[in-house]
Amino acid sequence: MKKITSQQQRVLDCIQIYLNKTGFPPTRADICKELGFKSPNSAETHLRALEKKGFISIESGTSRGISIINNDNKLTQADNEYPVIGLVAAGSPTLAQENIEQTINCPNKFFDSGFDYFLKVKGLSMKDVGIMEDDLIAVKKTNEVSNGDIVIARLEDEVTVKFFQRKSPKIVELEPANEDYENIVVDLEYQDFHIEGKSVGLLRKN
Amino acid sequence: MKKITSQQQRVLDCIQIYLNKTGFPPTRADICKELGFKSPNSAETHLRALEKKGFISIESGTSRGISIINNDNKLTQADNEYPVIGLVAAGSPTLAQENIEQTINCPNKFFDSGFDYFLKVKGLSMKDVGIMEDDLIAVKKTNEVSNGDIVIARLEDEVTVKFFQRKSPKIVELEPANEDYENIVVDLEYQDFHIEGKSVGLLRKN
DNA sequence: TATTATACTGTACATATATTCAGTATATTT
DNA sequence: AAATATACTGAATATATGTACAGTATAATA
Repeated sequence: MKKITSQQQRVLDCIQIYLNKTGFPPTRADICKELGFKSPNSAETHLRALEKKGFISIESGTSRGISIINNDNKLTQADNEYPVIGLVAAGSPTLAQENIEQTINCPNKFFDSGFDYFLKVKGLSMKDVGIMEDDLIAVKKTNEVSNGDIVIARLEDEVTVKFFQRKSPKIVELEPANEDYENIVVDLEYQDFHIEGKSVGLLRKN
Repeated sequence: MKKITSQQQRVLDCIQIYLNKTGFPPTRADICKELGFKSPNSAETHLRALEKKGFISIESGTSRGISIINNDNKLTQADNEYPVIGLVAAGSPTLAQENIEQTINCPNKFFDSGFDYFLKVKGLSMKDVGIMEDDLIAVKKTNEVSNGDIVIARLEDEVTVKFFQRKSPKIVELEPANEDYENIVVDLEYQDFHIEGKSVGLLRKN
């Protein structure tokens, strides 16, 4: 993160304070009023500088389209906002902005080993171990998994949650916990396979 | 808080999701785009209804001037230590010190409606709805329960987790979610029965 | 039965707002 | 010495946006 000038800091603080107070970001005119500027261009140039330095993002052509970019310097807080990502049949569950349905505030060490995001479950392939539709799996991003771990894996374009079982150096088996589903045998030599992470816990709201 | 219609709930959810995604509230047009309305007035009337019912506030004449009113005051928003209580076969799960196995740090409003303690599950009587041995059920202490709720009930000296079903003014049925278990018919006139609370969520660590 | 709330489409318009252009001035960097 | 970044004023403008008005229709309520 680049260094910030004192005036730019004032503008950044102003945006945060305005957000806390009203629930929505200020306009250029609002910032001028708060900080005593007489021209909206004063706010504009500061905003552009803050955007260039990566402190905020500005949605072009959008009223109040300012959002503060969190570098997550929440050293004082143990909590964090964790994204909830939908398990889409085709395509990997990435942390891209458009895939984030909501965020959940949760202590960092909630699931003992720490985790990276929540994955919303589709289907019942793991129902016998109590993983039901729309449950939220706490996923720790890693590719170091052991036999018997519940993993989030991508096979070609499909993302699934299954038990992991290495059969041989080149063969991996993905095992469901539901007799209506078949084991998936993966040949690492010929198939595009990737471990997204493993389940370290589960959350359900009802 | 007054009751909300399903369409109004959709609009409220839409605002929250838009806020999470962009950092600022939606315009009327944005809401229309998200929910498929063809006139900005559709969003407008829903917003007015939500404002009238106290779910949101609208700043007049202000672009994107919508803010969601959360009735949970920031004072209780802080984290809390929640006790984990074992489901002992005999005796009610009380908050007495000797029954507390451990505590878990968790945001107050983690399970949307708020809750009082975690109950560690014994047995598999609710396995078909994904409640497994050693899972932690988030319990809200209440005796206002509806048919179909998952309740924590005490019958004589036994505490169980089951579906609640009122059959008649004096007959309540406790239904497991496991074909190996039988329904329990409770005659309120002759049996000592008490609702400890109901399940508002579930937590599993692995 | 009349009234109110819900749930929309569609048009129109005043104004709220982002954004550009034209300046002035000082400090910092190349 | 020239270029760039900072830090403003002031005016102009295209458009983004709230909001009113005119309808249609159904369900709930008094």
